[in-house]
Amino acid sequence: MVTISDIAAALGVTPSTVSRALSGSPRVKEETRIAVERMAAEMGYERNIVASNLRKGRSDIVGIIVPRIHRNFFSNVIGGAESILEAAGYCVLICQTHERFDAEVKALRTLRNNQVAGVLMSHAIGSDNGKHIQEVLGDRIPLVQFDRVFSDLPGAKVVSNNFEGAYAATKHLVEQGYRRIGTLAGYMNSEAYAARLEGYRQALRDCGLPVDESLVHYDTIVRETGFDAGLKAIEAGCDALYSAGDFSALGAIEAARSKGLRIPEEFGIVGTANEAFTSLMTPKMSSLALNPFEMGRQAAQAFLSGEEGTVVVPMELKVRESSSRNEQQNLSTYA
Amino acid sequence: MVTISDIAAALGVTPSTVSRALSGSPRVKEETRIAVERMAAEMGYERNIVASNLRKGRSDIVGIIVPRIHRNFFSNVIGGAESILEAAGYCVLICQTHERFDAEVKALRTLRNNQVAGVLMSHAIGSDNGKHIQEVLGDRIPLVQFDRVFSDLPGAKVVSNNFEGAYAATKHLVEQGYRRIGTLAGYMNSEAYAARLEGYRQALRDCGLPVDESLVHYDTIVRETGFDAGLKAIEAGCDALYSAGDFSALGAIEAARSKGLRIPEEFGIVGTANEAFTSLMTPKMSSLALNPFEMGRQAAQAFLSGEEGTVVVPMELKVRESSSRNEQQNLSTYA
DNA sequence: AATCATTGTACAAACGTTTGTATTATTCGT
DNA sequence: ACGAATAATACAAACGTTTGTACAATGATT
Repeated sequence: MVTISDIAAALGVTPSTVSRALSGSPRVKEETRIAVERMAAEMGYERNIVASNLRKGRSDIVGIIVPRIHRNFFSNVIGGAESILEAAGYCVLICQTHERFDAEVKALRTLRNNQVAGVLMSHAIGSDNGKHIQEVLGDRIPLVQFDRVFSDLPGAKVVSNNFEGAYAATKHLVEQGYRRIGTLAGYMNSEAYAARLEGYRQALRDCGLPVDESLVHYDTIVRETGFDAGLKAIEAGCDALYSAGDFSALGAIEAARSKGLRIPEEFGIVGTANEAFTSLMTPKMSSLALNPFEMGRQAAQAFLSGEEGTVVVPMELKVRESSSRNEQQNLSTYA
Repeated sequence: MVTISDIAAALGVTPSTVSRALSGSPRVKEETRIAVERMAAEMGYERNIVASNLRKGRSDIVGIIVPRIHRNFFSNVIGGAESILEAAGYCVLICQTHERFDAEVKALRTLRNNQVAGVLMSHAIGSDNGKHIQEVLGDRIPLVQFDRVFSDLPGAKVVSNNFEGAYAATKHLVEQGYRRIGTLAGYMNSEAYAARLEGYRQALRDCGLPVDESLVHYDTIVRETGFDAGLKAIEAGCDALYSAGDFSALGAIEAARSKGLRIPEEFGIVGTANEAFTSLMTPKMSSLALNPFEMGRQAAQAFLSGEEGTVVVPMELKVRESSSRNEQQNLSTYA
């Protein structure tokens, strides 16, 4: 491997000059800079990033920690963040926590020990608060939280307007004539889910419907728990559900189907996240779409700018068959 | 940040002893090792990985390069590889190429410059051969290819039995009574797709059916191209398709539907990859399942062991509604 | 008691960069 | 043409670890 010393020797200058030339310092003459660049290209030089990082005390790696990369939402956030960070000369180190607290701590340690320039993360369901995050990261490594955030941690945050989104989804169900609407609320240690639950409650109140706490099903985030909660909801006389997740909504649909209920005529449902399968299944599932690519972009921007505020990315309700009782709209092939 | 020198100073020994103690060298006395370990824990020491990497000339990072992380197949490969690598003390750096050649080269450079311990990769469709891979990686960085491999590159390879799988899928269609079976073959610069195409051809031959090359649709890998090729296939009188991808199969289904054909009665289809949506849509799509998690595990194992052979991971045909014309099996809710 | 293994530690040189300070070359005003 | 100011480069020390070699201490062997 060719080093800056090799280039320096070849040109009869010192390594420091080469280093400055290559990093575009104004302290080297235009002429030498060009000579250095040409020689570097000729000799096939490439900067040893590890050495550079050691000296500088930080790297050009930005760590992204997500519960699971295969979730549509998270892989799109990553894609959005990547698009910004790559252009800015960073590369991206992705870690999965599989929703486990210990894996999250380990990921944080790994990133810190690799001296990442910053961390973008959405915490695991297994994390109750952000103490461990602050502990591992300290105040040297900038943190940007997205989607699932601990609002008492410092640093920028990018969130969806969960309250308004869930409000709209619930109101939509009411407008479709459903009257006993339950919810699959998710985990309350996530502020995102808590906000959705509040939006659901407020919508019911504003529509003059009672808020029946027995229709709120907590800890429902995957297909299986959605199925179980769906059965209970039907048992309790629900005619519709707003689910804070798509997979649990899918479970609930399966529950309704297993009870012989027709969707959307006898049972309506709106999920959240707009996973790919929602528009491929039959009936097509209505879903409250997040805007993950944009969230990723915003998170990356926040990291780059260093600003600490909270960015809100709006959600969009995708009305499809599973909640369209009034006018059965005929959706196009690609909807 | 506390360094080994701090620990050394605190104990009255030298940094080298501390380093050896912490890495478990037999050259330090049990007693001192324990003292060092205690002091390290007490002072909250954590090894500076960047410095360590610089000195050792390599890192504990294994790079994984995939076309797109959100594909079910790839995210599962990553999951499988992670499960092995993490246990072995490595961490994983994930790069996406978005099927673009230039992005692939850039990812390779990034990984090499970060002195990764090894690279696991599945090349982009945009790559015609592996010259750039060998060029960037040299012979210092071990390479393991999976799924899409260039067989003339050195290093271990993990592949599916694409020939046998496609053979089985095609034969299944014949057994279901389809007689004019086309294929959405994918890109021929990928050996995986080429092998599937051969399996398809051989199955037709073995079943005594003619191989009509006009029914082979190349470059069909996404929904849109699948739709277009599906229309052409129907035009040409096909009554079934074996698709080397699920998304293109989905497009073909939509094409058949747009022509008013009933599935599977009038048109049968089998996809490949067993994407999540295949079992959620209506009709449920038959698919030739890869075993991505296992492939990831095998790739990681191959990296760890340093063995150079080719590992074959078997595929499994998931027969569902889209190709079940004979006996309409009633599949369970969770199938 | 002197010699020789053996064991444990210390010393010091790397790894390739970056960067503060010192030094030399150049330019400019007078 | 000389000194001052400025520009360009050289020098050298870091960043924190690892590791080959040298050294000292211990114990065994004759």
